[in-house]
Amino acid sequence: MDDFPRPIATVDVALFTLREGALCVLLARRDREPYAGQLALPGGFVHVDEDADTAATAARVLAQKAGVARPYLEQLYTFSGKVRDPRGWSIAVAYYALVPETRLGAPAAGVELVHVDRLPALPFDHERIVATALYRLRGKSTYSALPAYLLPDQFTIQELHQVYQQVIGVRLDKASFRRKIEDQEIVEPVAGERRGGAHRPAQLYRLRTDRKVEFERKI
Amino acid sequence: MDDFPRPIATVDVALFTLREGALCVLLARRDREPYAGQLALPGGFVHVDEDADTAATAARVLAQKAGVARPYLEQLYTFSGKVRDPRGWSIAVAYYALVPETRLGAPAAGVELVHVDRLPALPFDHERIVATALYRLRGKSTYSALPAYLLPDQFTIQELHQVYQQVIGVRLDKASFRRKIEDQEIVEPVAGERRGGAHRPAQLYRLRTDRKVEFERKI
DNA sequence: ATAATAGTGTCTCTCAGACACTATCGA
DNA sequence: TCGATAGTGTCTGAGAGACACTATTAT
Repeated sequence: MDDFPRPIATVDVALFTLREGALCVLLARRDREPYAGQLALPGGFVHVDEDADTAATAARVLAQKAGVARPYLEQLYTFSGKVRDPRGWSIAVAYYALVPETRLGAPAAGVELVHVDRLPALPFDHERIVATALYRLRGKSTYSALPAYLLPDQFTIQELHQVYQQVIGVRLDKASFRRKIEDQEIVEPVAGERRGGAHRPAQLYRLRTDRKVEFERKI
Repeated sequence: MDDFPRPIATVDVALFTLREGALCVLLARRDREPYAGQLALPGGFVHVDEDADTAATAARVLAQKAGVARPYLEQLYTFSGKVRDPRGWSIAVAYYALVPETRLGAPAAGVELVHVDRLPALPFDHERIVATALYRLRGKSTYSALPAYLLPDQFTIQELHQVYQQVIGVRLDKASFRRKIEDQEIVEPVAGERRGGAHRPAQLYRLRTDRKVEFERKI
C-alpha cells in the first residue's frame, strides 16, 4: 500500500442565522493553538474513528462548539494547501449551515454571533471561507428556498419576504415575491395565522420538505 | 500539536471532452492496487512536498495520467468517509475538467474516452463522482459559457449551439441561442470564417476571457 | 439556378416588476 | 371610522421559443 505523508484534515463551518433581522455568522473563541483565544469559525479535525464522513464531522463540531443540532448543512468548498494552516499542509472541507435563532441554544462561553458586515480579522483563511459562503448563500437564494431555513418552522410570506431581501440585499416586489413563492410550491399553508396589530392577520406557512429546494430555471 | 490519525487524501478528476459530437469522460486503467487493471477516473494522492494545493494535484494527475495540459478545471465536491476506499478513511477532493478533443495529446496506454451514457462499472465511488460532475456541468451549462471549453479556441455559433444541445440534452432554438450568446457578450468575433460546403460561410468567434463565465440571472 | 447552411425579423407567450386596488383586523 | 398590514388584479416591458424570412456560398 502506498504511503505518502498525509495532509492535516479538518472541517470548518460557517453557521448563519438572523438576529434582529440581520444576517450573522457564528464565531467561536479558539481554545487551543494555533491562534488560541482568537475568534474563528468553529472547526476541528476529522475523527476517523468517530465520524462517518466530513458532514458528520461538521455536525459534531456544530453540536460541540455551538450547541446547534440538525441545522440545514451543505458542503461549501474545500480549501487546501501548504500555507493556510501553520501546522502544515492541510485540507479543510468547509460547510455552511443555516439555522433560526430560536434553535440556537443558550450561547455557550466564547461563542459570538457577528454581523456579516462587521467581521473581525479571522485566522487561517476563514475570512475567505466566510466570503465564499456568503457568495454561495446569496447566489442560491435567488433560485432556491434556502433563506427559509433561517426562519422558524412556521412563518408568514412577509417574514420570508424580509429574509430574502435581507440575504440578497435588494428590494423585491411584494406581489411578485408572493406569486413566485406560491407557484414554485416550496411552501404550504398550515393552520393558524399571525395576528400582530390593528390589521389583517397573516397566513402561516411552512417549507414543503417533499419538494426540491431549488426553483425551476431555464436557459 | 494535536495528533489525530489522518485520513488518506486523494484527488480524482472527471475530464470531459467531445468525440464526434458526443460527450465523453476520460478513464484510465489503474496501474496499482486497489482495483489494479480496472478503468477508473484518473486520480492520485496529494503530494504535500510537490503540490501547492489540491488544484495543483488535479493538474498534475491530468498531465501525468492523461497528457492533458491546462484544461478548464473546477473543483466539484469532496467525497469522504470510511467505506469509499478499501485502504481506509479517505477524503477525495473531486475536480472536473473540460477540454477540446484537439488538445488531448496522443492517447496514452490504458486511457480511454467513454461515452457518458455507456459508462462501465467503476471502482470506489467514481460512478457517483461522474454523476455529480455531469449534474453540475449540465446545470451550469444553462447559465454559463462552460460548454465553450469543450470546443477549440475558435468556433462558429452553430458549433457552440450544437455543443450546448449535446451537453444539456434539449433542442434550443437557433435564433434565440444566437441572441442569448451575443448579448451576454461571452464570445467575440475573430477574423476569419469557416467555409464548409455550398453555403454561406460562418463567422468565427472565441471566448471573451475578460468576461465572467456565468450569465446574468435574476430571482 | 439550386441547395445548403448562416444569420435576421417578428410574433407570441410567459413572467417579473410596478403599483393600485381590495380585505381584514384593532383601536 | 381610521390606519395598518395582508393579499389580489392588471398593466407593461424584457426575453425566450417558434418560425418564416433574407444572405451567401459551391456546384
